[in-house]
Amino acid sequence: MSSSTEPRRVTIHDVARSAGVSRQTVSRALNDKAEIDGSTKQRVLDAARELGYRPSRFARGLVRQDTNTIGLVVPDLLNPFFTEVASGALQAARARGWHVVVYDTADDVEQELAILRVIGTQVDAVVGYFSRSDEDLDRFTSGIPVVLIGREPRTPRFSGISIDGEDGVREAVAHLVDRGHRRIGMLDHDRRPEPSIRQTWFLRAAAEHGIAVAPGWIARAAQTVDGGGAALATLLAAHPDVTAVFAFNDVIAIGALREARRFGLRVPADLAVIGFDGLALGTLVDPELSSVAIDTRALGTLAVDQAARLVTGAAPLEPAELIVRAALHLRESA
Amino acid sequence: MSSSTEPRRVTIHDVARSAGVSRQTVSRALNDKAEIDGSTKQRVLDAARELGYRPSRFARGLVRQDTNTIGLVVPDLLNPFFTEVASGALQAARARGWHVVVYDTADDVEQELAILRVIGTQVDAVVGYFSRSDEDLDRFTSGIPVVLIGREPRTPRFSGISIDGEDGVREAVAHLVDRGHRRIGMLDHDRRPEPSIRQTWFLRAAAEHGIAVAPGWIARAAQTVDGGGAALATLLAAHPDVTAVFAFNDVIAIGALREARRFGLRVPADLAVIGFDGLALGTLVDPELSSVAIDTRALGTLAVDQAARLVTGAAPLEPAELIVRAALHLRESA
DNA sequence: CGGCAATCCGTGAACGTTCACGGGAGCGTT
DNA sequence: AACGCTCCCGTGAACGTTCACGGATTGCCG
Repeated sequence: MSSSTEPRRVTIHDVARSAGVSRQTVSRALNDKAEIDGSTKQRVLDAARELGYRPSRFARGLVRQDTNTIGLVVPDLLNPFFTEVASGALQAARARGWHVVVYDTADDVEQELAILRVIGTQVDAVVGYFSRSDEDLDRFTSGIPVVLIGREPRTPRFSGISIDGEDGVREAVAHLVDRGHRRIGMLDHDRRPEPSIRQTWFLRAAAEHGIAVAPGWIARAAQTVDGGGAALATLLAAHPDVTAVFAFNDVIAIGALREARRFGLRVPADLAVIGFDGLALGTLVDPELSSVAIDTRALGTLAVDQAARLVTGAAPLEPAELIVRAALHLRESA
Repeated sequence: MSSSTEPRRVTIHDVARSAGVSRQTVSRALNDKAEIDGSTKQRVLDAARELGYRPSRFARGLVRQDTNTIGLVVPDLLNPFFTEVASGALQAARARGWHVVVYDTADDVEQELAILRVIGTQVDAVVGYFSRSDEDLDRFTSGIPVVLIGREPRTPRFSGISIDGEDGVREAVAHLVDRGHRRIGMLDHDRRPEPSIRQTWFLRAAAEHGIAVAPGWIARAAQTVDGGGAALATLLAAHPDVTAVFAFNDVIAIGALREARRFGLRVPADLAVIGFDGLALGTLVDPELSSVAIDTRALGTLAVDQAARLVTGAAPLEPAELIVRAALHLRESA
C-alpha cells in the first residue's frame, strides 16, 4: 500500500508507459518533431493530457542549454519613467522570445543587494538601474552580463545605455531665454551628493546665454511628485522672483506644477516649467508639461537587445548605438 | 590540440578539480552548508571565482525540485492600473522569495495566446488579466494553477480575485444625487459587447434614487485616456445637458477630464466626474479625481499569494479573502 | 591503549529531459 | 531473392547539480 503523501511528479516515463511507447517517442510528439506516425502522436498527446503531464523546464533546460531569460531591476515600478522603460524591455524580449523577470528594489539598498545576490542563479543577464557601485555589481552578479541604463559603466565587463540630453537641455534653456526668462531655477534630484549631469548641462547652457545660476537657485528633490512639490516650495521661499524652473525629470516637474497651483501661481504665465524624460504622463496634467524628451521605451529595448547579444555571443551593439538623445518637446507649461 | 570553438561551460567538476576537492565539497562551500573546513571553503570559493563558475539553475532546480516562479500577464503595463497591480504582485513575490516573469500581451489576442502556450513551460503558476475564455485558458496553460484578477473563474481549477464595487458605486451615486445631479451619464468600457458589472451597479444605484438612465446616456470608451475623451465627446454631443459622469475606470475618467477642459466645461461646476480604481494618478490631475477606489496593489499581492499557495499545496485563501472592496474617495472632481 | 564522538570529505545515484545512434518493418526494384 | 530506401521507433548516454550514505582522520576520555 503506497500511501502517496508526496504526489510525485508525472514524468515523460509515465506518459510513455501509458501510451505504450518510449520516452523518445513522447518527446517527438510533444515537440512536433518528425519521425513519428500521426496516430501514435495523437495517442501520446492524449495520454499526456490525460495524466496532466507537464515537461520539467529544468530537465529540458539542462540538456538544451537554453539561455533566454533576463532580469530587469528597477528602483520603483510605480515611477512612470521606470514603467516605460520596463514596457520597452518587455517588448524587445517578446520579439526575441526571451523572458523577463522583474525585480523592484523599492529604492532600498539592502533589497537591491539581496536581489543581486540571488539573480545570478535565476537569469542569464541583468539589465536595469542600480544604486550600488560597479565594483559591488561585479562582485554580486556572479559573472553574468550586466547592462546599465542611464549610467556610464566603468567596468569593462559591463555595458550601458547612456542618455545624451545636452542638446535637448540647450534647446530648453534657449527657449526659456527666448521667452524673456533670466531668473531660472533648477530642481535637481537628491540621491547623490554630487550634482547630476543634467545640472551640468543646464548650467553650461545657461552660461552660454550669460546667465550665471547661483547654487541657491538649485533645489534638491526626492524623485517623487511630492518631492518635486516640496523642492519648489523651498526654492520659492528662498527666491520668490524665480520665473522658470528646469526639473531633473518629469515626475519632479509635475510635483512642481501641482505646487505652483497651490501657491496660486499660473503656469506658464507666472512660472514656466520644463521637465526631462518626456513621459506620457506629461500630457495628462494641466497645463501639459513641456519636457526635454527621450525615447524611454528605447532605453528598455536597447538594454535587452544588448543583453541578449552579450549572452548569446552575438556581435554587441556599438557604443554609438547605445546612446539615446533628447529633444525638447514643447507643450503648454513653458 | 583541442580548439575550443564552443567555450564549454565551467561546471562544478572544474571547480572541484581546481581546488583539489570533490564536487560535494564544492557544493557545500557554495551553499553555506556545514561539514566543511573554513580554509578549504575559502579555497573552493576562490577557485570558483577564479574560474568564473556559475551554478546551473537547471541542474540545481532539477534536483531540488524548486517551484518558485510565477508568470504575470497584463494587457498593457503602461496602463497605470496594471502597473499598480504588477507592483503589488512583485512585492508579494519578493516577500516570499518568489520570482515574477512579466508578460505584456499588448492587448492582442494572438500574443496572449502565444504567451499562454509558452508560459506553462516557464513558470509554476500564472496570474493576471486574460481576454480568452476559461476553456481556452484551461487548454493552453497545461495544468498549472491560474489566478484570474478582476474576473470570476468558472472553471474549478482556477482561482480568482474579485472586485466588489457595489457599495462604492452606490456611495458615488448617492453623493452625486446629494449634490443635485439628476442627469448622470456613464462611460463604460468597450471591450465586450455586454455591459460591464460596474454599469449594472451604476444603474441599480441610480434606480434606487429614482433615476432611470436611458441607454443613450451610456457611452463606450476604449481603455485609454484618449478613449475616455472621445467617449465624453460623443456623450456630450448626444446629451449636452448631462451634469455628471461616472466612468468605468480612472483612465477613462481622466480622459473625460481633459476633454471637458477642451470643451470649456469647468469641473466639477459644469460637469462632475467620478472614476473607478482610485489610481495614484488621480491626485496628479487638476482637478484631482474623485473615484470609487480599490486597493489595486492588493489585487496583485492577493493573486500571487493565492498562486503560491496553490503551487505549494498550502491551504488556499478562502473565497471571502479573495474579494477586494471599493469605497468612494472624494477629491475635487465631484 | 581501546573506544567513541566529532569533524571533515568523497562516491554512487538520482532528478527528467533530449541527442546521437542503431535497428526493424514494409515496400519496391533489379 | 537480395538489396536499398523510407518510415518509425527504441536504447544508452549526457546535461550539472544535490542527496544519502559511507569512510577517514583526529582528539578526548576512561
